[in-house]
Amino acid sequence: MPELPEAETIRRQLSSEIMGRRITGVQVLRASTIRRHRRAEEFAGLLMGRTVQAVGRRGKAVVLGLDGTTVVVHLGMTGQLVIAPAGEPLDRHTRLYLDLDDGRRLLFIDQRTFGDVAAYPETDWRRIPDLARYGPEPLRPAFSLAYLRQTLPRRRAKIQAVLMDQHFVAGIGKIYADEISYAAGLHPDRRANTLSEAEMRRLVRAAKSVLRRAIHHGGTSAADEKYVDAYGNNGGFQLLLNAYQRTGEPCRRCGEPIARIPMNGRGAHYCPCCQR
DNA sequence: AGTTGGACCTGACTGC
DNA sequence: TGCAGTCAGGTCCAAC
Repeated sequence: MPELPEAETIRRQLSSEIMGRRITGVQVLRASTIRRHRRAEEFAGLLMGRTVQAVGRRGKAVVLGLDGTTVVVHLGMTGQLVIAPAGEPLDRHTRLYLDLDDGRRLLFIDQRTFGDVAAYPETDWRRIPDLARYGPEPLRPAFSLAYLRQTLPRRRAKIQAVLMDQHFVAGIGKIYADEISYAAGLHPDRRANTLSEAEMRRLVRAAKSVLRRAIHHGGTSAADEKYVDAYGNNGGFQLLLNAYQRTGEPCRRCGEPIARIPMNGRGAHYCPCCQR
């Protein structure tokens, strides 16, 4: 699943590859990919002829800053943003692509079609509802012990559910919720409002360090993951996972088998011995 | 306002 | 061999 580290890896690569490029063509191959727009022509009109001035990220979303337009790419579960030469045959799950003025294409490929691409005639992110509703970036100072102290007492939900709530903090999904809970030594079932001061501090530190390490390793391409970076390559963090998809394998800290429990319609992986 | 569960979607896998 | 059923999870929506 593309989460913050995967989106950030793609952002960095795209930033060095397509900055300054002009969009010379817009092809929408599946209408539901631009579901926030009424018509494909409206979407294309906002991109056509414009130049990429910045490549950003907010939570799990990759954001293209054009002159006068902001393009928000939600990768969903299986979304990929890949650079390829214009002549290359298309993957059958290609949903949309942009032709660039250097003869290359930016392809949006998405097997399960949960992803979407939206364009807004606005360059100020704070005025794009899509982005404004997100909680703080976990790697920014705003995501702090003080923030948890202020918000968690009101949250009765399980800490894993709160970590994945994009309004609480942006960019964390299943993989990193499992990894962060593990690193913080917190049982995924713990109610958010029962965390002690020390546990909140551990949670903030764990979130930042897990996400930084995952970015450093180019994100996670786990067993049945479709994640690839902008060059079509796998990430490397799957080799360093401690909990996610390690059911039955020994905990790297204590040797106890990693367990998996139902969690709000999903599964949570954790070490019954190290996480309390 | 916060919380929960269902729906969406497709390919891989399981079991009969 | 074939086919129905299950699972995976990001996000939205309805209901409490």
